[in-house]
Amino acid sequence: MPLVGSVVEGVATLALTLADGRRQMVGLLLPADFLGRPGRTRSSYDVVAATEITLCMFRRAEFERLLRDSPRLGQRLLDMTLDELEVAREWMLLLGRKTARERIASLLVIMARRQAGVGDDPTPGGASFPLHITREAMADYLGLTIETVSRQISALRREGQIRLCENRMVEVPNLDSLVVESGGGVDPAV
Amino acid sequence: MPLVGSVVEGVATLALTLADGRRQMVGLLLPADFLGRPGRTRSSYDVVAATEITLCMFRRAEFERLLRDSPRLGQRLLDMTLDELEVAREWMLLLGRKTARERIASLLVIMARRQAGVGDDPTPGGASFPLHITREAMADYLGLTIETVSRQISALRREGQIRLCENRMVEVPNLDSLVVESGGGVDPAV
DNA sequence: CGTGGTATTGACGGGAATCAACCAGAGTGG
DNA sequence: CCACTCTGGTTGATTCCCGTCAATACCACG
Repeated sequence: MPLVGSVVEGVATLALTLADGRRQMVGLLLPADFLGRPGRTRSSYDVVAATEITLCMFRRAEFERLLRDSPRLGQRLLDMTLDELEVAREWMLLLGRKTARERIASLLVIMARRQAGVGDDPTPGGASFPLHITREAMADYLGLTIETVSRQISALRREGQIRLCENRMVEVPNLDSLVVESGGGVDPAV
Repeated sequence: MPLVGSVVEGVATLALTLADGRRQMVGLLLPADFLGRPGRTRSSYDVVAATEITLCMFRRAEFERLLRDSPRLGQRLLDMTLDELEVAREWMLLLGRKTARERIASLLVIMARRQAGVGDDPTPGGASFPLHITREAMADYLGLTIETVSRQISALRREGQIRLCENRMVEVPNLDSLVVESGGGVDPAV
């Protein structure tokens, strides 16, 4: 790939695949995120658009010149990459150590929090957000099968941890409780 | 942590831990690798020295000034961070999708290849290397328990995929065969 | 109406975690 | 020297979570 670029609008997914087809998502590309590696020619991720997407592409050589000339750009890029590394590592903890239920709860908490940042919090301590993503994408993301994803969501629904409303809205009556189900985040203790 | 720095000599491990003690290694710090985040104050990894280690530390503010002044340093740092991100993502594939046996085989292949870079290849197609690491560290790294690690290594030994010699040397008679056991790497197909 | 994609649910089996016993080597101190 | 402990490793028995296989439902769409 002689091109690099960044996402202007839309969402794409980054995934890795084994020879027999087993698939693991390893990243999300949101607007402003970067695609392709300056300094390497081969980057063997599967990049799949999740929505309509518009990119801003550069020839690699051009971009590298740009990078040399503008140190601000380099710092910004470093910062974004460090963010992605942090996210990837926390995801390693999820993939390596969390149960299926905890993984689902973790994902829901993340999506709820992202939405909370956007705006509406209907009830204090609660949250609600749309779940546009398919079960398959969730499974690829969480290192599970779609059946397990479906079952765990059903279980959380039966237990009242979440409610599934029309057009894919999810309501979380008690976010703290769901955080407990998620196994918590990184241990802040020494 | 008001300090950042880099490893001069020795090896350290980066790990994340859940509140109940479940632990996942998320990175290795080898000589020249970087520690601590420029731009953030909190970094909640457990950093544990795996050997005697010597670091070269800077005050954060000082280092950030250095970073602004020398664009070469920033580029180098970006490059290293992108490498680490790539490693982390391939590890996500292992943690999310590979079986215990495949994880063990993958780790052994990686260590064999690293050693091959260093020097000796006794038999063509084979390899051998020292395994200084404990089962616990392997388990933390691979997202398994020590019992499972031990069992899978025993199984590979029984099947002749590997031989365990004195002072922790591992011999791999047929590296290609072990690669097959590892589930292969990332699928190069589109 | 049929068809394909997405989701749910059940039955079943297997793989890894858990619980537990045991062994080897290295200190440690009487 | 020997008893004791501690750490790291191996192995067995059992449990249970999740993957696999399968059937069914739902919905959009031609």
